[in-house]
Amino acid sequence: MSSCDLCVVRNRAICSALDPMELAALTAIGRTRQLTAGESIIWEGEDSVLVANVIDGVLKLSTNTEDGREQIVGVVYPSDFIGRPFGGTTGHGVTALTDAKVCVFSRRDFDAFAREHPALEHKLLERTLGELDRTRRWMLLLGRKSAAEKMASFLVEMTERLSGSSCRVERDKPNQRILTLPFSRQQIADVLGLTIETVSRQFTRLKNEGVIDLPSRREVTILDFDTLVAEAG
Amino acid sequence: MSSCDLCVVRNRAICSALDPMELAALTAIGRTRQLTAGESIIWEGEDSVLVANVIDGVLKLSTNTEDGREQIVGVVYPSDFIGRPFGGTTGHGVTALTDAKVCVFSRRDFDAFAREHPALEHKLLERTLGELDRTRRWMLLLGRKSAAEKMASFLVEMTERLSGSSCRVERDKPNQRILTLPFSRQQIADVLGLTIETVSRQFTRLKNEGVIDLPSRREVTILDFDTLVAEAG
DNA sequence: CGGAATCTTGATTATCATCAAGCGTCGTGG
DNA sequence: CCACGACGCTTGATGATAATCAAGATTCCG
Repeated sequence: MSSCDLCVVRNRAICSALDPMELAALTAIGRTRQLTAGESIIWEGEDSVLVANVIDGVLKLSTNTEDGREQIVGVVYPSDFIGRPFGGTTGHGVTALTDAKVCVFSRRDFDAFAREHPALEHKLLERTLGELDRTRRWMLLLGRKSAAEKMASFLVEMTERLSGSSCRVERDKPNQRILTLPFSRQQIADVLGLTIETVSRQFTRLKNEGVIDLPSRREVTILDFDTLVAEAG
Repeated sequence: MSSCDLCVVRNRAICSALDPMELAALTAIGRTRQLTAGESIIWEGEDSVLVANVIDGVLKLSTNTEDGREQIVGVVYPSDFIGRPFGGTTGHGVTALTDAKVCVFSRRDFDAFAREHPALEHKLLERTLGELDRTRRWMLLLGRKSAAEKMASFLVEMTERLSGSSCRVERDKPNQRILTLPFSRQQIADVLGLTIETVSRQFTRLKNEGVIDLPSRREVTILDFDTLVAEAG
C-alpha cells in the first residue's frame, strides 16, 4: 500500500494531480523525513539536490548578506512545495521553524518524473505563480511600509494563514483569535525587514492600544482585527 | 506565413517550446500591440484578461498602497512573459517604461492552448521559477540593505541586464560601459524603496567618488564596476 | 525663448537602528 | 524544590540614516 494514501496533504499538495498508479510511482522515488525546529534541509547557494512537499510544520526560506543580515523571503506551510526543480542553485536556505515533516525527492528524480507528468507540472506551475504573486505583494511591504504598517500587515497575514491550525477561539469571546506564532521576535524582524527592538516596541504599543493581547511569548490574541486591517495600509 | 517566423524573440521566449505547426496555432490566437512609453497594458486588481510576450522594450510591474506610494515589483525585457495565466486577479499593474511591442493573447485562449501543450507550460514553469528566484533576491535588498548598497546593487543589475541592448562601449575605453537607463529618478526610487532625493544624492556621491559618470539624465557611465560590486553588499 | 517637468541640493525632522541595561521565563542541576 | 544561568524579550537613551520640506538648477519641448 502506498504511503501517500495516508498522507494528510494528499488532496492539497501538487500530488493531487496524479492518479493512483502515478502516485505509486512517485512514492517509489520519495521518502518522508522528520525535521526538528531549527534544522535546515536546504542551504543557500548550494546546487539544488532535493525538492520536497511539506506534510506538517512551518518552514522559512531565507537569504543572508555576507555580513550576516538575514531576510526571510518566504514561509511555507503543509501542502506547500519547497526546493528548486529544473537545475540551478538554490537562492535561499530552507529551515524548519517548528518540528516538521516533509516528503523528500532527489531533484533529478523529481525533474524526470515531472517532465513525464504534465498534470503535475501544471499544479506546480499554478503553485509557483501563486507564490510569485504573494512574494511581490510582500515587496510593497518591505519597500514602502512603515514599522507600524508592517506589524499590522504581519498580524493580518498570520491571522489568515493560521486559521484552523495554530488558532484558537475562546467559547465566550467569539471575535477573538488566539494565534500561536511559529516565529521568535527575531524571526518576525527578519520577515519584516526590521530589528527585534522595533518589533518588540510595536507589540507593546498594539497591546497598550487594546488591539492585541500577549498571553505568552509565542501567542497573540487578536482583539480588534479591523483596526489591524486599517493600520496595515 | 506565420508572423512568428519573423519574431526577434522567437528563440528566447516561451514560444521556443513549440514546433512550426503548434506555433501557427498560437499565432492564430495572438496579435501584436505597440505601446508608447508610459502606457499601461494591465492594471492592478482587475481580473486577469490578457497575457503577453514582450517583443521589444522595457516594462515595469508595480503595486501601490491606497495612499499612492508605489513599489516596482518587477521589470521585464524582450522575451519575458507578462500577465497571470490560470485565473485570479492581477496583483500588479504593467506599464511600458519605453516604447514597447508585445504579443498579446486573451488569457482564456492562452490558458486553453497551454493546457494542451505541456512543452509550453514547461517553459513557462522554468521562467516563473527563475522570476521567483530573482524576486526573492530583491527582497533581501528591500528589507536589509542601506541606500548606498541599494544603489550599487541597482547599477550592477542594470549593467548585467542591459548588456548588449542599451549599453555602449567606447573604442578607447574598453572597461567603461555607458548604460541608457529605462528609468526616471522617481522610478529608480520606486524600484529600490527609496525617495527620489535619496537616489539623486547617491548618484552624485558615486559620481564625486569617480565610480560612475552621468553624461545625461538617462545615461550612466560605469567607471569602476568592481567598486560597485563591493558596495552592493 | 518660455514654461513645465525633472532633477539636484540644502536644511530640518522623523523614524528606526544601535547601544545598553534590565526583566521574565524556562530548563537544569544541585 | 529552589537556585542559578541562559536565552529571549522588553525598555530606555542616543544616534544615524533616509524622509520630508523647500528652493533652485537643468533639461526638455513646444
